[in-house]
Amino acid sequence: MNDERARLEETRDEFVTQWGIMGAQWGINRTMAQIHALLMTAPEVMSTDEVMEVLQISRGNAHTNLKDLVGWGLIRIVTKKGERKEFFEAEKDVWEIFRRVARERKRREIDPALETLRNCKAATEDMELPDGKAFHEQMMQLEDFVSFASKMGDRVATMQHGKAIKLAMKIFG
Amino acid sequence: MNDERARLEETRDEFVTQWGIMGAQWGINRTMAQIHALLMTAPEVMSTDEVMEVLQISRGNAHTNLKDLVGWGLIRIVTKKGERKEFFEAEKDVWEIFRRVARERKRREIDPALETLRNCKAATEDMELPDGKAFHEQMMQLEDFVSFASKMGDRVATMQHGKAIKLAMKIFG
DNA sequence: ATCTGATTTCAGTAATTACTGAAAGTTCAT
DNA sequence: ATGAACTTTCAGTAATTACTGAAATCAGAT
Repeated sequence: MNDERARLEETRDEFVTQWGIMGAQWGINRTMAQIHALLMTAPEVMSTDEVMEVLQISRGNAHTNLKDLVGWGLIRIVTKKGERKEFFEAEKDVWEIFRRVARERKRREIDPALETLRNCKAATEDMELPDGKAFHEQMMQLEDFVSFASKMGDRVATMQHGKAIKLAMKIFG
Repeated sequence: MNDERARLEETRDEFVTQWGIMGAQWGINRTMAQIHALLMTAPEVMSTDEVMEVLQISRGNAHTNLKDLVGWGLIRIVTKKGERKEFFEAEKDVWEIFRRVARERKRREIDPALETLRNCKAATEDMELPDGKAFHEQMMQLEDFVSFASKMGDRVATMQHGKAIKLAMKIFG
């Protein structure tokens, strides 16, 4: 019985570690991903001190990454009545997590990229040189694709869990 | 006219720089992304030396990143008859680029993550503690979602350009 | 077998990114 | 206004990741 508790903590550790590795590969700070994993599998809300304790990290590090996660909309601040401390709670619904990551990546990464592609396209609009024409054509294709991806992102971000799954099933099932 | 050439090179530089920044945000080495951008917009195949020259990087760096790009299937080696040197050429079709990135990321990142999720799920299969049950449930949901994403990746990777666009239009149009 | 023009490797170094811990700032009760 | 409990910032440092350049290796021509 106490053995089960130990086994659970071990498994949870494995999950936290792997989620951290995965995050790092996707350009997300390892610690941030670990905290996320920890909170996603936390039976209760956690305080900054608890996170520090479990992951063995400094206050500054814990603080920064917790606030970044709040910025991504992946965790939220919870206050307990009578307590002054902040506690944190993760969004656990997988579809909701996906939506929020999609929305933020679009905002932070896709939209700026689109901006550049549009500039590059515009700057070569009128060119006569074959190389200029080819470049312009390439920018156009990239822009079309990225803006399509961006629109899909918007669409997904406003879709409800059930609908999205059913729709996807219909297409890919 | 020569002014146009200069303007083109300037614009191309902007594109290379921005593609590098974007790559870095997605967890891809900046130089690798820059080389990719350079080759995507190259009117002719390029040699290692040309890449070194344009981006002002060392031979080792150019070599490593060119080979990595070959590994991702984003560029290919071309040999000119009579020449001993290797030249490189990028895949320019945007849908094809997307497919290859999707395929590689799935292989390198999604599949290993799935593996972990399955382990964690299995390790908590039989637990009686409420916390253990909750953890198991969370792993299940994650696994369902990630494996669904993985299947979609497969599906997309084998789809032809035209079909994919039409399908997507039907859904999101 | 040797030479030449190329590719590949890798030890050392540079640049970037992440983390620590202590100090400063905030908030709220008294 | 003071102080206790907590949050935020940030200069300094550690860890990680990327890059250089020279030496080793390879492949074809003679």
